[in-house]
Amino acid sequence: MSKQYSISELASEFDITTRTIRFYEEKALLSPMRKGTKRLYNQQDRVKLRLIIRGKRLGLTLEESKHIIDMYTPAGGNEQQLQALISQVRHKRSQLQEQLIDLENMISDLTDAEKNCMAELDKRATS
Amino acid sequence: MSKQYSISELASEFDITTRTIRFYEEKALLSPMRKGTKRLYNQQDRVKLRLIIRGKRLGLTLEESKHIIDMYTPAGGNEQQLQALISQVRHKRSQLQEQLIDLENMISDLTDAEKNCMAELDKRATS
DNA sequence: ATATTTGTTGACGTTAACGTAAAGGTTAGT
DNA sequence: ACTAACCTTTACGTTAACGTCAACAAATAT
Repeated sequence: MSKQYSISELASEFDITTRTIRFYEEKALLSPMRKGTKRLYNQQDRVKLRLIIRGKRLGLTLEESKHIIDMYTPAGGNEQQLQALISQVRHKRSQLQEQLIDLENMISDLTDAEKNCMAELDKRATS
Repeated sequence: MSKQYSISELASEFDITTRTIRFYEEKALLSPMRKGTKRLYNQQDRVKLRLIIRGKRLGLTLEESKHIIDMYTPAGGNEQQLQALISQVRHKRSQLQEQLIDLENMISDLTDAEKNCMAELDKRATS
């Protein structure tokens, strides 16, 4: 029996508000069970939340994260749909690989900037 | 003599609107010269714009991009300030390196998702 | 039994990053 | 001189992603 979570448990674990979690449900990124009137989250939901938050750190919109989440649930339909899903996955991955290049460039630019600063410091020390 | 650009030249080069460029100026990320009433941009400004747009692709806010731009202009002040600048650069770089890890993980997750899809397709082909 | 904690559903407010439109200035071509 | 293309400032509108507050239900502690 896999563990269940209340909304506030997940909120404090991921350091977000319950409002945020409900908002994600409103946007159809989550759909937890109910125990009476209250929401009950399982491991699946927890994984999805983790994906959403990682997506946010990378600058994805909730809509984009939603699509990515859908890509993880393969058991959808017929072969046409599976083929379409695969091409979506590949497209998204190539986007992310471009983003990876951007990131690497920005990191190396910052490394250059740091060297410049160090050089400036050196100049003043030897003056 | 390095080349100069009008606002619409830059706008079409970077595929953004003139409104966007003026907005960046309003937020103090750019400060072009004036020729009469009109704005004139130089290579420096062009580089900054490129940084801003790359930053946006990576999910940075304009405020964050502004700080990064400031990190590229080292000739600021005294040693204290230079030291502070260096530590800011290092901090930002370490943030970006965490983001790099996030990105790599997301890419490899998508690769897994693709394999799952392919496996599903295989199952239906051999049925 | 009562107080506290935790939950619920609206509904309105807020910020970043622009879009859009109004009303007009200035320069080049004809 | 006149039109067209480009530029200006000012101001209000828009969307995503929540924050905040009200008013109430349910469960738990004392």
